[in-house]
Amino acid sequence: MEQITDNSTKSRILDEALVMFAENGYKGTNLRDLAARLGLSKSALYKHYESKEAIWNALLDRMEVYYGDRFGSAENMPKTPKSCDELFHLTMNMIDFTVHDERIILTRKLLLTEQFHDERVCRLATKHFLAGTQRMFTTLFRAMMAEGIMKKDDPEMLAFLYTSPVTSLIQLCTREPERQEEVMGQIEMFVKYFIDTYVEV
Amino acid sequence: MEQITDNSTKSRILDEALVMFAENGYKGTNLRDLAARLGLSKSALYKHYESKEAIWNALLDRMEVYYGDRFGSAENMPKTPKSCDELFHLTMNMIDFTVHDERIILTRKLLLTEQFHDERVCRLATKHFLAGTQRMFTTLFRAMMAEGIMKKDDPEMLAFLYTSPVTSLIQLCTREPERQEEVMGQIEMFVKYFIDTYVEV
DNA sequence: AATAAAGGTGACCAAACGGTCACCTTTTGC
DNA sequence: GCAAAAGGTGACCGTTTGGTCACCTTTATT
Repeated sequence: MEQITDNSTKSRILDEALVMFAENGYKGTNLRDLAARLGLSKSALYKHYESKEAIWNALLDRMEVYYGDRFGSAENMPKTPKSCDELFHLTMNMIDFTVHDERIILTRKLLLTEQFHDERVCRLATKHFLAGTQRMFTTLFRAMMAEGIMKKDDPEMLAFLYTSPVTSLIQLCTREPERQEEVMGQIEMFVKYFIDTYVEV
Repeated sequence: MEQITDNSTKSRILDEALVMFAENGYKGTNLRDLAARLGLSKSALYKHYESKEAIWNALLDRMEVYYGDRFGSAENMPKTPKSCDELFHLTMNMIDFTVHDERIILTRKLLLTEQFHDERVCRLATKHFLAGTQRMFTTLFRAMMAEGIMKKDDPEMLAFLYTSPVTSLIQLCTREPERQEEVMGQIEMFVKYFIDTYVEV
């Protein structure tokens, strides 16, 4: 109940904080600009959070919840693809989303720029860039191998071989958005090559 | 001639600037601490560089020269490996160096944390994390294929498939140095897997 | 020996920063 | 209808920041 107006401003602050922290880093972000962008005075921020660090921590809390939902639990697993084509489309859809969704782009930037300055960011970065997707595709590949849709091999190794090059290219996309089209082409080529080599029975 | 003392202090400033910029970012670095670490007063810095930004730019200049030497030119290519074993050792030596050399670790941190805030860093990051090593191994693989040491395939694709997972794991090593041993094991496993699959004739 | 250039110092400055405070206005619960 | 809580404001504070300046000391040059 009490949350309605409170929550709206409180979460608007976090929304804008994500933008600014991602774009300018923690140190590079100042509360005056943050408040101005929200049409607030700086002191108003302190009605919702007790310090700059508190805003930062609340933002990380929210990110952790989000990533817990997306990668942590077994419930959010996509359906096991029934063919190479389905795997291809599943993969490309996930990549498309990850490359274009504004919030995820900002999150990725924040993780990259602050990974050495904050322990939680460090953990989240590993989850985001490596462990999370690898784990998911390990499960997927294992299921596909069991169903005979995919050649039998080490599912963990293949998941790593599949996800980490894509992650590299997505980072490139984030760094040089003007090359997005070109890089998306490379991603597609790689995904096709991988499926041809390792999945096609 | 005039360079001797000048150059020494001037380059000591850059050495320490690399450490601080890498550890705390551009914004997070202040000239008082930088001077103090060198046993100088802050105003002494201004006898060598006209501003903080000038130090930053001089550091990037030096990095660009270094990377030009290492990856840019054809002269610095390692000898083409004559066997799987040689490729394995060449690769592992390069990775070992990259993971343990303090200067390269700091450079990697700097590239990651500042890639979105500076155009030159952005370009260098792509060179370091992607294009540089990929290009090198493309040449290597092409030569090995021509000599019949390696199965014929798309050398560019294979170089990408080889280098980008390693880059991901090296970044993990940089982010979580306490897991270095474990991650080095993973790297070795991956490299062996790759060579078994794609090189072994 | 005299001079000037290079290297170094500490005091100082204006601007920007995170944070606080007294005060005002709107919502809300009873 | 009214008190209190929640939301919002502008002036202010101490600290830190990049940068300057007048002055000193060492090193080269002639």
